[in-house]
Amino acid sequence: MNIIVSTSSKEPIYEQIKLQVQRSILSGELHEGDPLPSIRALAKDLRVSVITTKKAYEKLEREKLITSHVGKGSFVAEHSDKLLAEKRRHLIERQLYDVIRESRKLGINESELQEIFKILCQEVTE
Amino acid sequence: MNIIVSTSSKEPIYEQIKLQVQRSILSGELHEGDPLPSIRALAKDLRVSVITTKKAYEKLEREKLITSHVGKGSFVAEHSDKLLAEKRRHLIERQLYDVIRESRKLGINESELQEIFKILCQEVTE
Amino acid sequence: MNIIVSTSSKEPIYEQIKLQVQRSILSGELHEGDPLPSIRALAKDLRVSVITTKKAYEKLEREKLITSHVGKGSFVAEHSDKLLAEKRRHLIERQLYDVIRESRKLGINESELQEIFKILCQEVTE
Amino acid sequence: MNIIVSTSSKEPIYEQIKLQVQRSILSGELHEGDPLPSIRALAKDLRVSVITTKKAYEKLEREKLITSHVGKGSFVAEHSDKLLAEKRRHLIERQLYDVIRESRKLGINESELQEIFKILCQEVTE
DNA sequence: GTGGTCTAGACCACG
DNA sequence: GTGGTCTAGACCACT
Repeated sequence: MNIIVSTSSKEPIYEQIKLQVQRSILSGELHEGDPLPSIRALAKDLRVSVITTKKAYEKLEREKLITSHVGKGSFVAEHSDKLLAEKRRHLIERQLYDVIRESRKLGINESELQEIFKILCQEVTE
Repeated sequence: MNIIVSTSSKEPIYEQIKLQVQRSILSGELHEGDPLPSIRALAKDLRVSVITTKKAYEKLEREKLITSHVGKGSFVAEHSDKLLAEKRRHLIERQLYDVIRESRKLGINESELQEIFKILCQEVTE
Repeated sequence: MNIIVSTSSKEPIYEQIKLQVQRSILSGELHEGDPLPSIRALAKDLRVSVITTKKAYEKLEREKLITSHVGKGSFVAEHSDKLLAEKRRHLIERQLYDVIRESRKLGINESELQEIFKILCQEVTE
Repeated sequence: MNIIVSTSSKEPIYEQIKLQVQRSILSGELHEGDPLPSIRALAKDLRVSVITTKKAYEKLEREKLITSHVGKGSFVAEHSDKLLAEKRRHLIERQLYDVIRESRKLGINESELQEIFKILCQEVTE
């Protein structure tokens, strides 16, 4: 798992970390029980404060994606593949829904939106 | 043009106002030269600080969507329909692009994404 | 609302604060929309770090008991009286359940437990 | 005596062990002089560190519930049945007292609390 | 003024 | 070693 943070981004650093770890878990790159880097090691690695990495891990723990144990470290939480797939889908559905609604509000008709979608899908795939 | 702001939203109030005015212009609801509510009247109407509405209008002016003249008020800026259509499209393209990339990162394959897209388009249309 | 914290307690300070604010809300002492002391003012008042009061407020916000807005402050969240009563009851049910189960595990029979309960109820009421 | 520990619990493992041994003694399941599993055997059995089981036994020894002799092992300490009964009762009284006080602070009246108590007693008994 | 983020240290409990 | 709590500052965005 490679984590990259940008201090110039408007997005909080802890949020950037959280999102990237979440992605690695949801995509299946990380598996149940896999150890995560310690908050201190990660902080050192990313050159950010320990509190920042801790905050990211706290958020992940609240969402039941990881578990942390004093004296042992942090690990990918138990989960069923089905649950993971649901979470993945939910995440994208919500984002996609917002874009579609916004396009409607802007007066973009359905066929134009579908055209844009097709073109972008190809671009990303290439 | 109806503007609604939520103080409980995590989005800054001035950003909420800015987005809704921008939408009304890009969608064609407002036309070139149409007068906008005065900064003070809008602030009173929305029960927010004058500073907040001022900030929203300043942002809109910087993006050349509106023009403000002391003593006269604010108006929808001149623009060609073509330019407007481009702006609309760019806005959506960028958002849609981000969602598609995110779905790839999560390991959602293209056919599943297209399925989600179809379903959501119907939902929104209904 | 009077908040008292003990630095010598084993309970984290932020948890002590959180519990006392929660109590004031659940008991009806504080009402919907009532302003809470700012995290800075409370920190100064209790002579603890701003981060400590912030953490307490964050927890309360996550449990939808309060809402915080940048530039405005923190307030008791909207809630129905019914919901509040449910939360109160839930809180006590859970604690009481644990005690009753523990007493069973220790081999205390039901009549003895009921006797203890009666006596303690009187004590507390007096 | 069956001991079960959960690494995901927020309660320290040594505390979990201590509580369960204590329970077995206070409930009368274990008698004066009964041998306890050795620190090492228990550690192996529970798959925890020897340091952890040692800490649990040390706590129990400090509370005079067990005695340890180098080279011989650990045993349930001498005690009168009367003393045991008192300890049991004190333990529960204290916990129950806290719950009753908390319910008062939340504004739950005595009759509601008694109703909750009755219902829960039945649930646990079933 | 407010809350939100972040830093660079510290001490503690757990294993 | 680990994570959990806490401090005493800082800067920023919002109102």
